[in-house]
Amino acid sequence: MDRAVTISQVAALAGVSTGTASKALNGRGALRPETRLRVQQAAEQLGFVANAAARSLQTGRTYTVGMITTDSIGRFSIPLLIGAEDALGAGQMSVFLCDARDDPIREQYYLRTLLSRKVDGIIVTGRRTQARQPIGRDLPVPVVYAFISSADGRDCSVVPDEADGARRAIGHLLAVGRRRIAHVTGPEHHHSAQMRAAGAVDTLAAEGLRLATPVLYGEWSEAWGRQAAGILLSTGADVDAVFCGSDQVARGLAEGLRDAGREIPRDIALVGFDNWDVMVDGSRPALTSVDMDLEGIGRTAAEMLLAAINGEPVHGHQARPCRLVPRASTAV
Amino acid sequence: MDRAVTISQVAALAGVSTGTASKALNGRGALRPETRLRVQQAAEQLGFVANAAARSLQTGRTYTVGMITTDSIGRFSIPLLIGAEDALGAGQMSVFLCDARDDPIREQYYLRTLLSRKVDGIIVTGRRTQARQPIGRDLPVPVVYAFISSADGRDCSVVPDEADGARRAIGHLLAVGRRRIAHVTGPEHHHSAQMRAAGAVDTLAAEGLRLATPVLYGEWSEAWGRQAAGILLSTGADVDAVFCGSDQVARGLAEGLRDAGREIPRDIALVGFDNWDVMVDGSRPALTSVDMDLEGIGRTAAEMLLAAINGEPVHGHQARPCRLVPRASTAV
DNA sequence: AATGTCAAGGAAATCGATTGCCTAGAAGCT
DNA sequence: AGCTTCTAGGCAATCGATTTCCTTGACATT
Repeated sequence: MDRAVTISQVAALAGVSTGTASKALNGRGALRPETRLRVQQAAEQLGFVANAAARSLQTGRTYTVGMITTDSIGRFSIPLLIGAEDALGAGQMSVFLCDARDDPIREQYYLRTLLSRKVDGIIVTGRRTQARQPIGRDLPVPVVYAFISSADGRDCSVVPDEADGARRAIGHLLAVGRRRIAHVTGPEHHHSAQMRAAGAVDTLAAEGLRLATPVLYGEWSEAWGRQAAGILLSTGADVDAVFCGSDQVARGLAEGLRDAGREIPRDIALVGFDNWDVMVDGSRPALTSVDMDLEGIGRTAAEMLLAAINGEPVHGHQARPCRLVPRASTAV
Repeated sequence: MDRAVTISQVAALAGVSTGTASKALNGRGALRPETRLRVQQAAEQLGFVANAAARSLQTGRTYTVGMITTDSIGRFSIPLLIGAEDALGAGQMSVFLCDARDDPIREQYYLRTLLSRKVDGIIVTGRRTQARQPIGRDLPVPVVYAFISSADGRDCSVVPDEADGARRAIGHLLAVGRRRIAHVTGPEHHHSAQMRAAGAVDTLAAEGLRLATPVLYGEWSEAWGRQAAGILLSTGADVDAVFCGSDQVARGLAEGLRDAGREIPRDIALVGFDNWDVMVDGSRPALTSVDMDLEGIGRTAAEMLLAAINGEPVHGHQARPCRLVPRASTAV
């Protein structure tokens, strides 16, 4: 463990004052090029890295943003985080990840921690897209909600347009010639299930069509998908495609249909939602799915946060389009 | 956006000097109880939160550790992170998560960032258990490797004992009466595949047994599992159980065997590895699997890091036992 | 030669909290 | 009364980098 190198050591080696060294390294002030170079070489030679605490104490900026995931870190938070890191990394900013585990106490605790660390901004995210109570009032730093949205319309939220995703799914099924479409999804009270179902119904209505059966609500699991296959077939409804509310449901449904002797996509075409790699690739056949572009949402949220940090006011709800990824389960 | 409250405002409100206020809030120095209380109430009233930068500049401690995942954040890093957060959160420390995405440049960049932020310590982790080159030499802060290990034996590493996991898997299969056991796993050059295969072979040898077929190496995918089912059956080998190197392989294998008319576990019992919820629950029947206790590894790594931060020397390779989680795929 | 201009770099204040040292006053002792 | 001892709390240095003035000297201008 060496002692950390400070700027005064660099300055001493270069034969200048600390102030001059600081200017040389930060490209400020009026210095002769050779002086600047001498300082830079000295810094290089000593392996100097500026003490972030000292810098932020002086400048008031920490080049750090906090990310609070209200639900446990997982499948949704990770792409959001990666997207945010992409956007922030370009600006040399780092991300503090805090997992509140769905516990309001932990959430407030982390909020205090982030404020004490004087982060430049905060991104709030979670597992559900449903609107949530704002994390705090009159915070001293800008806040952006990603994936979830804030119930306060003045807050800035970036969310996926789930109805748009449903529209693309149905549009795709119509485009490959299916007309008798069913919809199997998660719990009826779940915001995402509602949005996706509504999007599907509306899209069909615009074509003068309707779902082949009432929406089948259940849970977000493969087991429910398998069970739904049985229900669907037992109704005797003449279905030639199913739009599923999640990839897990779709995968379960695919297995259920196979077990019952139906062939996908010949007899029934299938579209999932989430474009979750292990599900879409593991399914047989590979699953067409709707991608919410979580990385893009994370990136956009981070960009808006950066704008807010730089004083450009941002607010309002922004819904981003989805993308359909066609695979074998809807091949013509 | 309020202006941040400083300790001098608290001191002024309480009618004491800043030094006294600091002592009051940190429980140091000799103060009258009523003075202490007066300061605490003033801090409370103003919503004072100490500026972490100023504090760490003075004390040299940041109460922050960095976590560098060499591979992309994912299924393995998350439980490790959660475990580490558990252990560190108790000490009021936060975690900086850095995703180096398997890129040495990014890794060194993040290392510099963490050092500039004067983190108290660093946890290095990744997707593979194989030993890796140390992340740096003579770093000014302690480093602990979690899940992966450092090639330098003097470094501190906490890893799963994968051979132990294999031993438990085979032991379990033997306990439920299976004797003709095959092993299907990932790429032969993959460290985990080697450790697990060796563990399986050794455990059988200790009982005077051997694998029913040579180890089937492939890749870590469901597709390979399905393919392996065909290979296994076509050899005509009389197999009554398969230990798989991962849950994905096991799930694929289960499907392949089902398709070929074999019943699990009656005809062939199945054990996976990783205990990955979506795989073990999605399989039919639910999959018995080996759990590496990643959270425990993260927690242990964090505890060792804390010890190192507090000056207690820690080093050496620590292998932690696995746990077998029995499910329907090996039910008697 | 006297004055003005400008480039280059130094000196010192500053950010906010901590902490070692010091002092004023109270209490105890002879 | 005079001395010591202790307690409570203030003062000021400190951490490391940034930044705002200043100063110095070189050069140009008249």
